[in-house]
Amino acid sequence: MAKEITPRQEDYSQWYLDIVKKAGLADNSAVRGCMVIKPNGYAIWENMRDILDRKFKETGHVNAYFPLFIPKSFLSKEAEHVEGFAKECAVVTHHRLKADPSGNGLIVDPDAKLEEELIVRPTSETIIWSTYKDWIQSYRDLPLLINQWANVVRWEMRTRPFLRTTEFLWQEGHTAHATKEEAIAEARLIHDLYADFAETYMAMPVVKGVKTLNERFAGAEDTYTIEALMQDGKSLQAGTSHFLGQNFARAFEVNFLNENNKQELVWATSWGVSTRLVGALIMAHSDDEGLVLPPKLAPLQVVIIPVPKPDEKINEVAEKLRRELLSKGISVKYDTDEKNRPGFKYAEYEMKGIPVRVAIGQRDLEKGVAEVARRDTREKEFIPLDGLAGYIGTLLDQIQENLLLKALRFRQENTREANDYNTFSEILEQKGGFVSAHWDGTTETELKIKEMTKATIRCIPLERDDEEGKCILTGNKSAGRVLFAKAY
RNA sequence: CGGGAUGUAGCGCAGUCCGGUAGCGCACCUGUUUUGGGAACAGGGGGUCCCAGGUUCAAAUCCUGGUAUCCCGACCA
Repeated sequence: MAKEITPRQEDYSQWYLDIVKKAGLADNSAVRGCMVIKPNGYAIWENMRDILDRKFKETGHVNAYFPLFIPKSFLSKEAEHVEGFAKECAVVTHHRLKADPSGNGLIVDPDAKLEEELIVRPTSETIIWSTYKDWIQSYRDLPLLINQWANVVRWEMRTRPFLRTTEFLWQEGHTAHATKEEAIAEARLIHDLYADFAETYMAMPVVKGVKTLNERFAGAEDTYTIEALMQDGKSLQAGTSHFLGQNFARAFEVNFLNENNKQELVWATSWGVSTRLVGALIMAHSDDEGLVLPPKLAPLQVVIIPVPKPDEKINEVAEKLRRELLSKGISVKYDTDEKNRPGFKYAEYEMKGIPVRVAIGQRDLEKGVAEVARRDTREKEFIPLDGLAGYIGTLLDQIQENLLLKALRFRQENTREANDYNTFSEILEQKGGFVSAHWDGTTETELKIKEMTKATIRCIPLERDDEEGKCILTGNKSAGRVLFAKAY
């Protein structure tokens, strides 16, 4: 039973927080806006990370690591960039504490003030490009294709677990190229890679597109985005890939000698996805019973439960099944804990989103069957023990496919066209979702629409029909539809 | 940074208006009976009532100041 979608944000917000909590994904921490990612939640991120890391390496990228702290002067070199991040930075001003003379705990030692303040990285462009300056001399040093797995800190006004936390984990790729074409191709390669990851592994369909000038990354010339529609009708930016032009090369004086012995500025990209993807995964598939995980990312794919409790005969069958599943590369746990009864375990594993549950009971064994329950539809079936492992393997694939289809259907049902402002605002107010509409291409109009409806242009879809039209607000000429939505 | 709320056991809360023994549910520990969709009973352990000051014979409760968190906006991956 799917969560009934309500346009009332408070309900959905509470539903989301409940799942994060009940599925044991994360807790609030003692630090403002930061969360503790618990083992269940971290395991999902690890799976995402492993798959993405493999894909990056397959496309020629390598990993490296740069400092957590960025000297303040570095950050100010690229004007747009600094303006984009200045308001949300944590700053280190001192390097020592001492005992409070009044005897109560510790104080910051005023004598330990830093000459130059250090910024806890909100993103690493600046420190990486100041390093690249030394690494790049010749066209032979290019392209430089580096990725970093790291944590970053952005002091946002308002936070929510996974979707927006003060500190978050991510990967950030930073590449340098000899030509503009090559840099654009790189940004698009990663854009495609992200979209493929979202659909194939997260079972979450995304719209690929380009950000408008207003929504673009600070310092970028083009921002490619993947936008996913959540079950409450709001859009989530799930990943971005930026073509940075020569802005950072210019700011950090990264030149190279080309084949004709001439100095040129390098062309750059940067791209990243974060633990926000875990939030996206929760919001894309979960229902009122809790988390629903796509099998390809589920830390645990199958759980076997002895009914009512383990005994010799059940253990034997369960162990055999467990070994067979493991040999197929399927992760599985045989839950022999006798503290809890089966009903308790069913509810528990459903809350945690385990895709397939197998219940093996004495009565079933006499008939040579086991009860197999799938999390996505909550259907149960009795399946012969003979060939059970193979059946489960197929079932996991079916669940993966079904989740994607369901999400696709949802997106289809919640993507609407609007040809005049009244229809446009009515859809946004009453139904939410994506609204495809004409726009005159100006930031002014975009901001006005945002002010009036709270909706922003999520992207200019890469795949769109050439269709002349009139802007829904100003009536001015438009070359094609763009995608509006309220966003996270 | 604006609006609203909250801080009491690991978690969720009552008690605060009207000052007088620190409570309830879940979880935890022990035992018994149970066991096919979140078991029942009995017993037990666990507290800086956010912090500081004030009023009072007496403060979780009243007063003053601080602080933290959450929700709704604006800002953002």
